[in-house]
Amino acid sequence: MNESPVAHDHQHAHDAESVEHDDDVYDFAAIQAKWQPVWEELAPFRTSDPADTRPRKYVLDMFPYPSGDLHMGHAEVYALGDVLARYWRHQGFNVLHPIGWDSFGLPAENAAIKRGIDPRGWTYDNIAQQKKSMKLYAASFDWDRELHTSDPEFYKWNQWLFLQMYKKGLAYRKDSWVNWDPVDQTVLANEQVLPDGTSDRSGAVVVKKKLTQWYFKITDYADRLLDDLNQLEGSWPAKVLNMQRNWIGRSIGADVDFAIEGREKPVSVFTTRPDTLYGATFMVVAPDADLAAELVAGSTPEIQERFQEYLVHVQKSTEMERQSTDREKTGVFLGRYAVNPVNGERLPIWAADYVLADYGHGAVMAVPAHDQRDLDFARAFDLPVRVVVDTNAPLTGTIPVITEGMLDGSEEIPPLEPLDPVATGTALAGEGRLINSGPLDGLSKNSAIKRMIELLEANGTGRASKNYRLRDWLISRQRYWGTPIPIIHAEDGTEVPVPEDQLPILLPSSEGLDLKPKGTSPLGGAADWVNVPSPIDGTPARRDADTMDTFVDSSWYFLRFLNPTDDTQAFDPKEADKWAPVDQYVGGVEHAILHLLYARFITKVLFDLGHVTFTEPFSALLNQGMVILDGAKMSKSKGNLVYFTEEVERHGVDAIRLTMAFAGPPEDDIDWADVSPVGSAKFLARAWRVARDVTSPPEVEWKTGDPALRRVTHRFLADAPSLVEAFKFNVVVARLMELVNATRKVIDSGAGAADAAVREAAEVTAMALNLFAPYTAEDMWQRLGYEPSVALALWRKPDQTLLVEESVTAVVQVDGKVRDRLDVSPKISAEDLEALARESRAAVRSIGDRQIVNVIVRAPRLVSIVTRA
RNA sequence: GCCCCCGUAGCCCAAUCGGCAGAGGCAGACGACUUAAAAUCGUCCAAGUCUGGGUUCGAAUCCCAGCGGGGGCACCA
Repeated sequence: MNESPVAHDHQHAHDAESVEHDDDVYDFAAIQAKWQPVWEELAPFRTSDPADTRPRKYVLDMFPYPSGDLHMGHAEVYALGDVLARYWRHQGFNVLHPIGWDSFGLPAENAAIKRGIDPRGWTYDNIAQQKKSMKLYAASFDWDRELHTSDPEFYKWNQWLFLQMYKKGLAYRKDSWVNWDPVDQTVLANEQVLPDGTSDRSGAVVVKKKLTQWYFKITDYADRLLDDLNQLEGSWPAKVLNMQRNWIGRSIGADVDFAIEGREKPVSVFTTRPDTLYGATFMVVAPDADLAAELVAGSTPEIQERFQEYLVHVQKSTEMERQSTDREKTGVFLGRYAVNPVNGERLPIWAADYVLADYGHGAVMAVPAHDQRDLDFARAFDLPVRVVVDTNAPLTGTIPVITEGMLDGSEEIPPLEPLDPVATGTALAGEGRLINSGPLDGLSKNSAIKRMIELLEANGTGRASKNYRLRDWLISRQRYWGTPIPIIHAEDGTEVPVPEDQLPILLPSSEGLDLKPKGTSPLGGAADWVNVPSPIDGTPARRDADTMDTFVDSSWYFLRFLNPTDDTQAFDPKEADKWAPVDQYVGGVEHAILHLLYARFITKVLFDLGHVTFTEPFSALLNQGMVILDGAKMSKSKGNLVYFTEEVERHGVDAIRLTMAFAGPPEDDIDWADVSPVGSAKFLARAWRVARDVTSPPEVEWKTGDPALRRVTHRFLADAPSLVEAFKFNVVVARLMELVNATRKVIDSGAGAADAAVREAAEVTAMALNLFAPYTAEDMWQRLGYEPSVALALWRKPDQTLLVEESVTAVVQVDGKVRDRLDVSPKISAEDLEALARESRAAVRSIGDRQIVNVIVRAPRLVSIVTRA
């Protein structure tokens, strides 16, 4: 990065100052060095005093993963989270604002493998570095509650949580096709596979592999996870609610049972369009589903061979290829037939990879006339297509618009769309009226869906049903640096949960273990650790060698902050009643689905188990955008990284924090090329000089001060709280700049530095600046004659009499155009204002000889006169 | 393909309920201070709100269509 001229100059000023010890010059480095130890001693952000009677607020910033030193993303989240934590303290709340380390996970293990070191050492070294940076950055954390998810004191309770879920059937093992990362040699959750089919960690193309893995049954909670989003409306960003809704992806429809010739049990399929059942012309099953293998086994050897070839072909194709939308349809006929329950028709059964094994029942009824995918398949294999919904039929009684030209024959009446999907290649997916459908004929799509479900239910061949895009949460990881799963496998294959009094199961030392990815967990190589007697009968048994996804840690860590050292329980329900749920959560939008969905799920599980009394973990959410550079995401490979340490050294902590707050709405990305830490530093110096210049004593009567400046100060006091609560931090900063400018003006060219209003303004500036620039604010506070800490000062009440403006400008509009401006009393009546406006010479002139037909008066701001010629 | 968000000075961004388009900053120009420069202080500067319709006394704001940008989901039946 280029050396900025101002930073250079500042360096200059700093050098000069260190020689002359000139404390009349703003020097961020000196101020930081001065206050950090004072705060360390004072610990103003402790929350553990049981006698504290202030109302409580829980403000939580997403905890960092210690992969190195802090980066610019951290600088943003902890700056913005701290604005809110500090704000609520000024409002008289006892604010719980804890911090910890999300310290289990793959990067530590990969770094350890690369360098031949211990993941534990690497992790805790990084934590030490981040902690040092975090303390310099002056986020107002209660350090007494610091936690590390990689400490046994923490992960013991992951194991406890797992056991509670296991008991309830919410943790289970199944053999299934999973996402496999061939580089990291581990399975991944669906949520960790990027839209392009690559791993969000290694970037490798994810492949499918059939493995027995542990799952959390999040799908049992799909409805609640979806429906409870309504409660969060207005408190969470609409974008995140929308993303979670898309991710859960509820589809409403019906299960339909099809008898299979030569098979005892029928096969169920899920459909959102049971109304089109009369249009079903074939059935398709997923080639990798057990059902396909079973059906083809009853077929001819020739068909079996073709199917095997196809299956191999399908499994070779990568996730990325499979997901490309405009692929040619492929498939094989299985030589078997299903029977349509409504009309007894024989439907040939095909296997094709456009049907997914793990959605619905892994089989679909194909209605090519009304489903694009089925139509593409039918056209590729020349299968029959039957139209059962007339999408040209008028539904609402409205008829097509006929223009005059059509009536006199000079224009042609547009013909109706032909109902021929085979010819057009486009399925008729829209609204319409049912045809060729026996008892459904004439019904609209929606009525037909209802009617068909009733018919199926009456016949016992189907029922209303729902399906979700969401899959169960795969939590097993074949890696070392994570929470061991508290299950022991007996020789006969039974799963034995580890008794709770034997927790925690400590992670063995990595010494002597081969951490290199090899497809099975490195823990399997720790013979002493893995081989244990069965807790039931003492026979030889083996520990489960997999570790848990680290998203398990972060799904409940907000509760552990309530009593992080308690070794008798995961969290104290009494403390949870006091503090939880989190009142304000702050973090990056990249966690909109993963972490936030998991935490919501686990909270509901804990509620059902009776451990908490709430069902949503985070009452309000602020999702800040990313810090980018020149329009692009920062990354090592692109070489466009901005380094936290460099920026802080160059501009100072306060300038960086202020820049984050001032850049724009917090949800927007901050392009570091568009913002000016130099400008922020200039403003801070300017604010600081105001405090330096104040000459009146603290006892001075504010009332005696310059009324114009006092009005600016009190307007700020009145407006800033709602702005902060609406997350409009950039506007608050702008308003502070305005206040400082107004104060400077009074000092230099008005009443002067001794004016009481100058002191009042300076004190308010110091207090409000504490939200964004705590070092500068504290130094100003001291210069103004107060003891630390300004962070504990209460927000002053605005003087209502100063908020009333002496006069306002009323606008006079004539036919929508502004014609005059009048200075009027803010209390002027509508009648008086209208009279003034009618007398306005400019208004009279522009009305001319036209007639006034209407006058709208919005006292005291506006009069709108409407005329007619 | 489905869903969501956003287009305001050269740039980043403001504009409670539909009521004077501008709060703040960056960049730029000029001036004061200085032997000079930096810092500092001051003054100035620009858009009529992406385009086209509509509703309204009045639209950046609401509605419709389009253009441009961004995001989520996606062979999910």
